[in-house]
Amino acid sequence: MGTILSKELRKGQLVDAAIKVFAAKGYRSASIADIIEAAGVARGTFYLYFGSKLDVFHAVMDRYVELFKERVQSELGRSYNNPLRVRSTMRESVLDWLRFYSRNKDLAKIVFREATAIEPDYEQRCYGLLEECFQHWRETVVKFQKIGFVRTDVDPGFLNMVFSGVLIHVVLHYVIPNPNPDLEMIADQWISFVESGVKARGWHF
Amino acid sequence: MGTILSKELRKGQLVDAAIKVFAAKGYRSASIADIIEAAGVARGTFYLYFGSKLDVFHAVMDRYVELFKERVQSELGRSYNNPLRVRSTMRESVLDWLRFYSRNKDLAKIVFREATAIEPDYEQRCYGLLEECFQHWRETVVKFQKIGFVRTDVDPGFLNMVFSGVLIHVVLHYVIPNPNPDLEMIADQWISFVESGVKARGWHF
Amino acid sequence: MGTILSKELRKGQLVDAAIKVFAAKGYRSASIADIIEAAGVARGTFYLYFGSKLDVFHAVMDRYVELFKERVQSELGRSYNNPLRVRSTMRESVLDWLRFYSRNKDLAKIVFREATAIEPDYEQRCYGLLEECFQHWRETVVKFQKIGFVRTDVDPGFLNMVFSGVLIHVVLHYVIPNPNPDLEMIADQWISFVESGVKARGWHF
Amino acid sequence: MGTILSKELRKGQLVDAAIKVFAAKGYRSASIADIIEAAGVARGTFYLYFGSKLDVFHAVMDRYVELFKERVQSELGRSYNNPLRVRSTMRESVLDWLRFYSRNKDLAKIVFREATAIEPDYEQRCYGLLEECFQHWRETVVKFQKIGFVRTDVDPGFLNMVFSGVLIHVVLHYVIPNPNPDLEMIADQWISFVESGVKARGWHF
DNA sequence: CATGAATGAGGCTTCATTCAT
DNA sequence: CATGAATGAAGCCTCATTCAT
Repeated sequence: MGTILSKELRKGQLVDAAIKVFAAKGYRSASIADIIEAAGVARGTFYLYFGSKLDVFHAVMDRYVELFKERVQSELGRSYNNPLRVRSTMRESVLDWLRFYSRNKDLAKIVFREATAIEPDYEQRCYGLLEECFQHWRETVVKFQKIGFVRTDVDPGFLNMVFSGVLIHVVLHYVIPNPNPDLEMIADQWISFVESGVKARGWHF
Repeated sequence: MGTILSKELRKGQLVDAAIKVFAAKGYRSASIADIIEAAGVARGTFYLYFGSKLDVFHAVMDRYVELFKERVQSELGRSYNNPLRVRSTMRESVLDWLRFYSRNKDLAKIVFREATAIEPDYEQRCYGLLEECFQHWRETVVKFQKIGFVRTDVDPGFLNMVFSGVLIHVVLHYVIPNPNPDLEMIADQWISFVESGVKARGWHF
Repeated sequence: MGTILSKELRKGQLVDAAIKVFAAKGYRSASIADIIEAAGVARGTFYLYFGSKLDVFHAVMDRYVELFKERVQSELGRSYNNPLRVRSTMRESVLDWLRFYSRNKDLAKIVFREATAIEPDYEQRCYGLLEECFQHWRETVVKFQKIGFVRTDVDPGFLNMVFSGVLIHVVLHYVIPNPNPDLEMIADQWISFVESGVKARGWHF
Repeated sequence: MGTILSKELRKGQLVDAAIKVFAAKGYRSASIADIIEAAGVARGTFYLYFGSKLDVFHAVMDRYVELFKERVQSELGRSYNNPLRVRSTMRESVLDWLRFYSRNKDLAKIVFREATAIEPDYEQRCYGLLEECFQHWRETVVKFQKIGFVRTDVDPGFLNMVFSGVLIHVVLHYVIPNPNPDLEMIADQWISFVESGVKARGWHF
């Protein structure tokens, strides 16, 4: 379109286009042609801002990592100190994660599907950030185990894996495909499941 | 090289090679050259058995679907009628799924990573099969809810999503990367988590 | 950057930059980006002074041709009339040519390496100028042949070719690469070689 | 076109085409499209035999180096032991060099114009070979200086430079452009020039 | 005058597919 | 049946040139 934009705006516009395209076709199948078409710029313009296809993927990941970092920071601000509010705090936490990926569906698709395969460093970067979260939760779990709130045979590492697995699956197979996913319902189900499992009170299998 | 094999054997040999290659490099990055090299076959030979690259991917998925069907069948044979054995039955079930993917790591990688992106129909096919399983479990859950074993506010659909999510995540991030994964430990953690959640007895959040 | 200069000065600055860049990388490998970077000028500014990349090359050649013309003029001023001074006159001539290219190494590199390939007219232009020189020398040679100074079987055309070939080769492979080439030594060797060849006095092969 | 050739034949055909194209347009200006058009093969075929444009240039240089090696070997076989035949031996030597480049005009063009700029190793390789020749000549010169055939103030290094310079210039500006160059004339002029310079007998400048 | 963002033709390279042997 | 040389569409990237500010 020939319009001249500020460097940052144009770059942002290209990253936006790349996110849409990568989410829709996957990194490998997406072509530079797709991205520039989505952005409405010429072929050469793309290379003013990114050195290569991989480079724009890095920029997409950077965008995600930035958002993710904020998400993690706000998560770390959550305190589980008041025993009376543990349930509602956890519920809010789950909801915030669901909302986060619901707001960024395309990024979620990219990240959960193929990010690790394309940018080897990415997982390290994310786990570096997530690890703070996991640590936060582990400490909470251990504290609760000491107080006697949480069973002592629960492995915090496994718990983290369960949390990640469910979050990713729910996002990929429920949140993303649905135009209006019922995140509160998911959060409620999830919290009561984590709290008590499925067994009815007074029984054991 | 140049050996003459029965049509089925040669085709199987090529599918084997394709599975290894797709798992290692991903569908798009894998080339026909990689596959024929892995199979020790000439370029033209490949096209005697498959019409295209996509065609061999279909064959790979067919291979998976076949194994998966067996797996589902054997799962359907499981009965949860005896209340005293519910726990151990569930444990066996979890273990069998873990063992299944542990035996077929390469297929698991392909299926969990990119199958849906490449073969849109595939998820339908798998869910078609899985749906029988899910139905089986849903019915069991409902039955248990009636008897009073299982909480009545548990949504069976969500439960299935949790089960799939955890299974996939554990397979991708623990079973596949580990040469000797401790499947029993996973099963134990998982069952007691499903049974009771994390809350210690006598408390509620 | 951004400085406003008189048209001629700015153009000269760009030609200077182009000479450096063409000498260092060759015409095809040199990019406009290289030239404007070397000149410290913006992209668009380049096209205020030159219509194209080829255009700036023409300007470079013009610069050379101008210097070359001066060189030829000063050469034509040389007189070989005094038989006693023929040797020293020739030595001065050789030295002046060597000094000329030693002062303009970058231009020499460009001209001797690829000028003819890029600007087909250039050789004509140069030979037009050089021809005057050659003519000058030829006449001198013929005169000397008549007087009996120079062998009558020497072909003046071949002589000119020898002179050019040695000059170019010496410039490219000795003068240009050396920071402090010993031009006098070259001139001495060259003159005594031209005078007497290699044969020792009193012998013939 | 579509014909299947033995690997060596096809490669040779492509090198032939590349030589023509590089000689006509220069390495930088030549495109793969030019080469495959000249060879009459498809784009992909080129990459069956060469990994890149540079790669085919290496192959061209290899072709030259091989021929050059033969040329040098046969030159080394020449003996200057018989003083009565020095002149005719030298004449044969010059003629053989001229014939060599006359037979391989395109290669000569490539080699003398841009080989060193493109393949940095190439000059080393050639000088490695040529050095044997130079050594051979130097020794001959020194021997002749001892016997008193050759002036003792002649610098053998300079002599080699003169020889190369004249050879290259004559090849580029006389042999290559002429359909029927008179090599014998060149050789005669050259030998008598080397022998005695231009000065008539009995005089000195 | 000067700037530098935008352009797109053109070059290099890959690889799924065909087909003569 | 098996082979592997040949094909060419399609992708990535560069860079000379234009033009709105």
